[in-house]
Amino acid sequence: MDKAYSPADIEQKWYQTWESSGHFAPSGEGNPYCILIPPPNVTGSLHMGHAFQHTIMDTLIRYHRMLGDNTLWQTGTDHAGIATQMVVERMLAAENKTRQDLGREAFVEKVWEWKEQSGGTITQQMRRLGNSCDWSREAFTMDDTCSNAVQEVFVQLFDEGIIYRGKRLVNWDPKFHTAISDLEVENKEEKGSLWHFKYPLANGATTADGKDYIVVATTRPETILGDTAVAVHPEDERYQSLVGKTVMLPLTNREIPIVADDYVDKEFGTGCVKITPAHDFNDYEVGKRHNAPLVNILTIDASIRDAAEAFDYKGQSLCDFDCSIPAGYAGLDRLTARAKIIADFETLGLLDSIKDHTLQVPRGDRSNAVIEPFLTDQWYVAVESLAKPAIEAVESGEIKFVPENWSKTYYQWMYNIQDWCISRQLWWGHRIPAWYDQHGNAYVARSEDEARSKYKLDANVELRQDEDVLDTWFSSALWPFATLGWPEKTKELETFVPSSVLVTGFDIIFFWVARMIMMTKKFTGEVPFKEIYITGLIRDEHGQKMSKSKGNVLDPIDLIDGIDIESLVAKRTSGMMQPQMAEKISKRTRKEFGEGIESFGTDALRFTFCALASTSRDINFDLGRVEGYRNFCNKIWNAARYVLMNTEEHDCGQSGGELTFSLADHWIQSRFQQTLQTYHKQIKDYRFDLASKALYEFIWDEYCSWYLELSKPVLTGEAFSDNEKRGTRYTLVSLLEQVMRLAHPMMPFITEEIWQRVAPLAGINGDTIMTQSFPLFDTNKVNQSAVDDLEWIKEVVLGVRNIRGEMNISPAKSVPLLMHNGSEIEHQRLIKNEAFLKSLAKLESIEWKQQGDELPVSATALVNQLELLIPMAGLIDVAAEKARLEKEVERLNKDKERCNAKLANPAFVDKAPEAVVNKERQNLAEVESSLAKLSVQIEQLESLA
RNA sequence: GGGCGCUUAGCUCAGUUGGUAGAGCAUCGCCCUUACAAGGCGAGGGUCACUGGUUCGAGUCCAGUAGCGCCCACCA
Repeated sequence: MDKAYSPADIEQKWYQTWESSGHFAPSGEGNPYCILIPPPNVTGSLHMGHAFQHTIMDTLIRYHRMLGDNTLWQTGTDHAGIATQMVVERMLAAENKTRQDLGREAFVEKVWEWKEQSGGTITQQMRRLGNSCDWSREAFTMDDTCSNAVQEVFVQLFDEGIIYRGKRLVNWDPKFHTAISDLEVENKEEKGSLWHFKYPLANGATTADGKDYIVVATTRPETILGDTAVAVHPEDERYQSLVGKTVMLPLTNREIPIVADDYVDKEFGTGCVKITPAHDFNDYEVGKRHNAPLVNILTIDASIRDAAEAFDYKGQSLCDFDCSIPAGYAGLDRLTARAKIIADFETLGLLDSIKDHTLQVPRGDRSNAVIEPFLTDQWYVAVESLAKPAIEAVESGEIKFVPENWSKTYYQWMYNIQDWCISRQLWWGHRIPAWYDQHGNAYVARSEDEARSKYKLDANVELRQDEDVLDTWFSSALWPFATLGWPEKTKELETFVPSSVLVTGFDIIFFWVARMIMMTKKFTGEVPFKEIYITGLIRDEHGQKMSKSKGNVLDPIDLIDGIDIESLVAKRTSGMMQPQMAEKISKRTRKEFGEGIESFGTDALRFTFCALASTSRDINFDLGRVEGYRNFCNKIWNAARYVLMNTEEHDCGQSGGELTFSLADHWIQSRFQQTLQTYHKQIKDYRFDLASKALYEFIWDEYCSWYLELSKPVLTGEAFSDNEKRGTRYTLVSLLEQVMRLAHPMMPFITEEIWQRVAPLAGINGDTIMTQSFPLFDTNKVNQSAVDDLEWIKEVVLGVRNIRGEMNISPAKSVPLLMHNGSEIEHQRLIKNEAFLKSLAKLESIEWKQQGDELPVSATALVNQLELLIPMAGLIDVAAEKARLEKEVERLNKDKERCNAKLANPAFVDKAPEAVVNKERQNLAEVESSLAKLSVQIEQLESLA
């Protein structure tokens, strides 16, 4: 074995072996255990969030596979409607083409080509991470099985009246020319103005204070062209007399009513609100109550139409309603129109005032364009009947959120859930299975033929399929059962619904989690998963969101393979939306990374993710941690090297020789069991941070730092018998082999590599560690007296090391040790374990001194009542030793004060549990005794000086 | 406006029925001792954001304050 662990040498090799072995597929035996991957965008690439969540999922999957469960990690990718279409349109734009140039069919063909070409990127990257998902079942949300499920669900929901079509206001994205759902709108606070305009009262009416106009305030002056009412609060005394009267809407010369509606806030603005039902969600509701017509003034680009259209609230066109667009406005972009409106009002003397105002601006989450409420025909899911069972599933505990608190977020949304707009005016996605006749009547069926027979349509009725596609999340919502073959009654459906746990981020609880619960409940009667483990979101080390524009993105593959600084800078500064940031990002990147990023390997990265997976909602990714865990991998590697060097070509008892176990052997076995107990518990609680910590501490602090050192005197010492040597060799290989199995789910590669070499020495045969059984906790293997005895040895060794360290005694120099004032138990421990003490503390001799024996001047350490004495005989600096002891005295005095204060408090002695009080008394006694001993030592040193 | 979360060592974070504060990285000192310098040994470093309450005892429970952050929501 090489002296340093080199992950690049082994990772790819093992992954290929595993994948071709077929072990990623369910074994068909044992309890079902299933995780559904949140399908990443098929044309995307792996980011830190994926890598994190996939690590968690793979750890669970490997763990359960080794526990003997029938384990399925259902993998696949999402067609990601808007995102993917955007990418391909951008590529076309580079050739000065639009999708319209190609036409629908050719464009969709192009997207499929792009999918074929780039669709493998993320799945290849997942392989680099070691993900053991069942690739043979890899699904895609646009493949035949999924499409079939989508169609089936749509038709069934339509037939039940849960899916309906309606003309309503939707969130319209004027850049992509499509409707989007409420969830895809991000409200951002932006600075704007509140314009105050005068609306002249019609027919000679006047306000209470004699004015012939009222003032309305608006943040969107361009919508004035669509105003069909002005609203005031019914109890607003300023305007009460005007209710029922009219104003003459400037520019359009349309007479519109003043209505009373308690939606209006008297305190805000002027207390008069212009009502534009076709371009504002609130105004729609107000307008509906007062039957104010809907006047649509915008085109799909959010420019002013040539001619406005008026509708009533049933979607019927109001041909007679006069809503002509004033001259000079047609075709203007909404912002240009806004400026013109303001200018025209000013010219007319109707601009009252302009005030600064911050407002919530709705923007599309993909396009970042300002979203317009827009009157269109769309398909909706009436979610109420679906939401109820979905809420109950969580309330009853059938589905459990981890951490539990996220259920509150879930409820909050579910209790207020709105109908879901599912149609999108895109080309890439599931085409809506609806056909229209010439009159616009819609027929929903699985195919045109079925539509004809289902609705008894004559053969000569011309039918045209709906042009729209479904929201991507519609097909994602079916993921838990569509991927398993629904609506066919497959064995997989039977076995793996509900799945065991969903691992995902809180950012898609509404988009995805809630909708999966609704749809899966509806169509299978089961919940989609029993637990939902919500992970934190990965941020950079200062808590900033990783983003291209901030230039702080880390690519998980770069952490695995390493990257030089020039490539990293190039990656971070290429293709920027704001090229002027490149300089700054380059500078910061160079400062932060110097030469670049080292290669840490997959296992180190995976272990880091596990170690960072605490319950917090944001996870700051600290590169220092990866480095630390890379070192951990190296530690494991070298421990294995040591074990193999001392066991290969030796009898390790694997074929039956007699074994005698040392105290150290019993101890490490016991500590391993305790580690197992912790690990199992923490994994059950999804505390990967604590599980990984238990693993780390056992391997580094116990197995390496103590046990391997304790094995040295046994293996090399002449005083040890063959049986004892064999016992220790057996323990070395057996523990290492078990530890590799324990660590495998988190660190699959290094554990496989080492296991392959060590397993035969432990008498175990198998093709791969990934199908070996996972070690289970066995209380019978815990030997508490061995643990106690070894703790004593550790304390003695630490005491001597402290003296050595502080007194600057060379680690190469052997020293004699005297033990004084020890108990009989300690004497026995010494007799049995002298070799361990001598070896670990580098002692030339150990002498047991009785009470009253003469003692030389020494450096001293205390282990409870036992005094450890290293005779000073010319090798120790008296002043330094005195200073060291005084520091100790100071520390003990503080303890003593605290103990005294507590015990002097009668309330403490009376009310605290007896055990606590006794413990405090015992502490005090020990501290006092220690202090007494130290003061004797100090006096002795002073007498020398 | 409603809901949620965070504040512990220089940095990134643990702290599980309340019982004398922990890790990694960073810092300081000594060591290339044949598993490992990506290492070993030793050391230093914290009024647990603030205020009050409950309690014999609070990082931990309760109330409030400040700062930071997230989500939802129709104030023109």
